[in-house]
Amino acid sequence: MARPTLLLIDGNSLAFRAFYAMINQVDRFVNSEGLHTNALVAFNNFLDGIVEPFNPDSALVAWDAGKTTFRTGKLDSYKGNRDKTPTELTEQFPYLREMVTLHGIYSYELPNYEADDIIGTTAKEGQAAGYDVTIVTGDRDMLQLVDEHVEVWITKKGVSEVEHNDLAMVAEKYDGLTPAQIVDVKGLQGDTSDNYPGVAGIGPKTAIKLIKEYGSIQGLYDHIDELKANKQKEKLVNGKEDALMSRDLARIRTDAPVTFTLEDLKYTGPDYQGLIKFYQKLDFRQQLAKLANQGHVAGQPEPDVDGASGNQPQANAQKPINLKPMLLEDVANLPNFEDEISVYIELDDKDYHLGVPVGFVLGNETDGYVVSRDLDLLLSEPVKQILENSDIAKHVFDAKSIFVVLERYGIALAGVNDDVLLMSYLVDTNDNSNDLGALAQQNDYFDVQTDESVYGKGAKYAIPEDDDVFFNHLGQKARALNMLPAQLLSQLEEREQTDLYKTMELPLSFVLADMEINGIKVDSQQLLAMGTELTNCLHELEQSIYAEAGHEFNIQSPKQLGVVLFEEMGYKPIKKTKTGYSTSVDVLEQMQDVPIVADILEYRKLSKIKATYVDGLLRVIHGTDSKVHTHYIQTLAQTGRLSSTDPNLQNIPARTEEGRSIRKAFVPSEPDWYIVSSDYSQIELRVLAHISGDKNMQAAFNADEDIHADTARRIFHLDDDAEIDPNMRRKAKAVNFGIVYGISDFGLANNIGVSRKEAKEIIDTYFQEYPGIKQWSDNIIEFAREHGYVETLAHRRRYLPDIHAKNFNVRSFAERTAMNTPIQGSAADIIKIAMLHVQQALKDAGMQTRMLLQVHDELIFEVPENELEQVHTMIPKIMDSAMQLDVPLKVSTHEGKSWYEAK
DNA sequence: GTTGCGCCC
DNA sequence: GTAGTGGGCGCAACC
Repeated sequence: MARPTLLLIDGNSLAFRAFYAMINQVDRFVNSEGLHTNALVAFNNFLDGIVEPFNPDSALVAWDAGKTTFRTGKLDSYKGNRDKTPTELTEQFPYLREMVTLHGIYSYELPNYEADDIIGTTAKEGQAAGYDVTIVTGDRDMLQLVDEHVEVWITKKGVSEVEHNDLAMVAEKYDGLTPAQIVDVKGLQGDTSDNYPGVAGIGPKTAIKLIKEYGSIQGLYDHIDELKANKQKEKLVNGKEDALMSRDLARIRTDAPVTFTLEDLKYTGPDYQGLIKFYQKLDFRQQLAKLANQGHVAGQPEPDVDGASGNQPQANAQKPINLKPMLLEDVANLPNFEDEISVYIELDDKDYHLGVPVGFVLGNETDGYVVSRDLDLLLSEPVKQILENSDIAKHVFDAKSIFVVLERYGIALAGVNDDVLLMSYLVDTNDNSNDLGALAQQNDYFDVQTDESVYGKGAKYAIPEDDDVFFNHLGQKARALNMLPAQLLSQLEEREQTDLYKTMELPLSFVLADMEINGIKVDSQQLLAMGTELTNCLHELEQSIYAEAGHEFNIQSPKQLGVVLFEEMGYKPIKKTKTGYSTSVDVLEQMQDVPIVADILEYRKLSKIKATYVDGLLRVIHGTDSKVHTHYIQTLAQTGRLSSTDPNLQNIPARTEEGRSIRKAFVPSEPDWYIVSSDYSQIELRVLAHISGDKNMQAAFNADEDIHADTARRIFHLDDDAEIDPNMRRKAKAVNFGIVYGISDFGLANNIGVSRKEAKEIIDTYFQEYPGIKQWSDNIIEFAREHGYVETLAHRRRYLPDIHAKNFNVRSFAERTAMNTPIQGSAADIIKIAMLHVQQALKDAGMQTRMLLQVHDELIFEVPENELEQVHTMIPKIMDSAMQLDVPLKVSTHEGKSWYEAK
């Protein structure tokens, strides 16, 4: 019969390992009350990843009881050279003990003894009682306890892996010695970390050799006279007392007066309810999510005794969901929803412009939740009336996607009160998961699982055939949509973001929906013609590159190109990446005199245009209307900007003529209409002039001066009316951009090709000339340090935990972000407000003009000829008055028969 | 899935 | 002294 198992864990050793394994992260793991949790996280991973799978019959975690033990009584300096344990770790010890107990493991400490001795004693006792004993520690000295039924596991890589040591392993490591002889080796060798001396001048090699020869320290000194008279003998004779004392200190006790019995150590496994509360206290969201996905759910929460509000876990009453599976024929039995409902629609494609509903849920706690796979039910007149009834408040996740889907079926979603995705993003821009389950978990609601855990991912992704599984998941989503808004709304209120949400972001989502639905027409014939031309050019370039290289290779492979240039052709590598030679533009541009390089640069440029813009765009043109329908992501960019995907219409080439030609393919969708673009001039610098309050920069904008020329005059000390040569203006422009991004002398030097010293002087002069900007940038960084976040003009908030990072780079990055985010984010606020006003004005004026695209500081429209004049006056007026700043906003418009011409 | 590169504002 | 301007998306190659 198999022997029962006993697991003995060295708590202190593992806690130290856990702490130092994640020392870089120490400031990233702090709970809402300021408690550091890095060691707790790593220790918990150890308990989950190693202890739980091991599933011992009995288990114990032993702790050191305090600083003084019987060993310090024998040697004052024992462990005396250790640095004081950081407070970031000591504060975690009480929680470590609690965590161990919650995992169902006996936790024990004994005054005057170290954890080692508790373990040594228990190991001996357990072995005698017939257990297979396993000891886990980071301390190699414990190897002395290895025996026939005792293994010692030493932690590796922090505490995430262990190395198993049995008798054979010890024999291998100690050249055939037994575990019991390790203390004799340590006695001779000493230990610097525990600070006991051993014999001066004897290291591990000699120690092992001597013990192997004489069996023990005692044996060695019994035969000391037989040793050759030399330095070594002298050392040994002089060090005898130290050797015996050190041996005594190294010896782990097996007779500590422990007060438990083996019976007490029965391993009971985790107390999940207790752990949930514990994890909530520690803000262990991942652990909570994991428990939720394993089916462990939170019980009733404790009364809110400390009065803290806002971020408390939800009361996830686990009463069963009142699910009402329905088909079209049951439509007469629809509940009579009166005030508010959750709506969620599952699609068969992540592209909501094409996806078809494969399931949906609507309902509330009172009337129950209607769930169905029946598209005809979703489109039926009674359901349509509910969805279009603006008096029935809807709670949704990603209003824009639902609006777009329903619009395709002729249903105009109305009454959307709350979009949980938007709310969560505004509260914390990091909580922007495009999965409701994940997002709910980020907001401390754990009853709804992620789509990935229910549907699978990649090739295995599938909507469950089992109605119970699928409908229950939908029901949980709908319930989460009912539960989450109250909490999120109060958090928005706390952050003064209610306006931002209700009057900007939520209405904007429907404007964006209109823009996406409209789409923009792309002339595929034009693209195909360009494609053919590009293919020919690329083929020619290819041939000449092969000729110069002497053979064919993949020019698009940075790896192969690196070999050709820097090995075969023998040019000097200028820069390296972590995987090899860098072949980026700035490297190649420094090699202009090499004939092959010009061709390679040209090849790169053209193949980028062909692959990304010609072929890429052709792939996403809808066959039904010859248009592309982008997806604006409203909840991704950390600054509040939009992003655009499938296709990305915010990075269509503009800089080079060849690239810009792509814009010729973007045309109006109606005959005789025009494309009009309308863009803000210097919006970010104007925002900077406003929020910094710098009088000089404000004066330049108020006088409608060329800001880069003004800056050039200032930083190069020129007269007010001096001619500005283009090179000076270029440098000044680079400085202005650099300031917006939080530049350094190094970065600027690189950018404008001056020495670092000159760059530093330029920056110093800049700050002297625009003192308000210097003042503001210092202030905003200070604000971020004090509050942990920065804000835009519209109270959009970005948290910057890294502002306190110990690592210089990480912290510097956060400081630049602290400067850039209010600037970039406020510019985003402004154009969003403008878009709302524009859409409203077009509607109020009964115009046909349609807003199609937003590219951060510009809006693109398609306009019938008879509205052109009106558009050119109306749009700039709306845009430049979107927000009242201390400097004017400037907007210019352009028209043409394509996006290319509208410049 | 990650890396290198390159496109946009 | 550190590294060395912010925010995005997508392609091809490579692992």
